[in-house]
Amino acid sequence: MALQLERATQQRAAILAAFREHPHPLLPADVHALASVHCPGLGIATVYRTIKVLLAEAVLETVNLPGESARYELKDRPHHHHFQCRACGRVFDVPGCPPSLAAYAPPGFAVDGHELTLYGRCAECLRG
Amino acid sequence: MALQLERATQQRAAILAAFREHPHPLLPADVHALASVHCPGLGIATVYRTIKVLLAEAVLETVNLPGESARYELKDRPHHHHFQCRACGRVFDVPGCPPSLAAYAPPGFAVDGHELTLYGRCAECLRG
DNA sequence: CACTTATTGATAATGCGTTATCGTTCTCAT
DNA sequence: ATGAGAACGATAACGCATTATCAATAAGTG
Repeated sequence: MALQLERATQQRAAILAAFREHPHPLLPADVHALASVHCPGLGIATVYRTIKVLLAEAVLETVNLPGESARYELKDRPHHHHFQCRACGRVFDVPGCPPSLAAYAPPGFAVDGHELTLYGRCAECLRG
Repeated sequence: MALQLERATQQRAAILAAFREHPHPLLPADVHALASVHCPGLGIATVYRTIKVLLAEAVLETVNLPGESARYELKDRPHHHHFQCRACGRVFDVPGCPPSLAAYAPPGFAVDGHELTLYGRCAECLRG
């Protein structure tokens, strides 16, 4: 037998810790930087490999924002949307969801999902 | 003197005609295919070059959808959002905009813009 | 019409995110 | 403790969208 990631490695633990400690959508490069603190020498290839497996296991989900490469976050939170700071580029989760979004589609179209991204300045960048 | 695109070429006319005849966000490859009908032999490099100039002239605007490369459309329509068909991949404009979107941001955050994308099946794909 | 040069088309080159390769290391069952 | 092979790190390779290069073409002027 032996599928993938059966073994509990330090790398996998560090990558999962990064997602748990930072409940924001993370770029693979973010994950690499954050997990490297717990696991020095971590390779970027391992980050990509592990993300792929965690997606297959439905532990992570992909967050695609307009004009950005894919981010990932833990798939343990209810439906929500995202806010991207124009200053620091970081992405934050925002709870809730506007009602009746499907009503905006043209007649005869079937809506089965949506993505909403808010833009502006995060509290930290407004202060600084 | 002589800036750029001072000359009225057939290529530029065909590219603008493609946008006027297809009021949807178009990929550079879409523009190339559509404009080639009016202008056989049109090169993809010319499409990219012309799009860049039309963006600088504020004739076109960029439409970034999650997980997709940039599309472009004429900058002559009021604020609106987009619908992408999961079957054919085409993108349609949808008029209107949900109210009070900024209220969803975390306290202390300043919202100055947003992007909304609806997903589903377009009328044509539902029929076929 | 002739000339100047902006513009073009073909294609090589680039940038960047992601994946494949491969020899080495580490996990875990025995 | 030992052996099999899963997982790793470094890096080459890849895919794709976009841009640069350059000789040839064509728009606009005199």
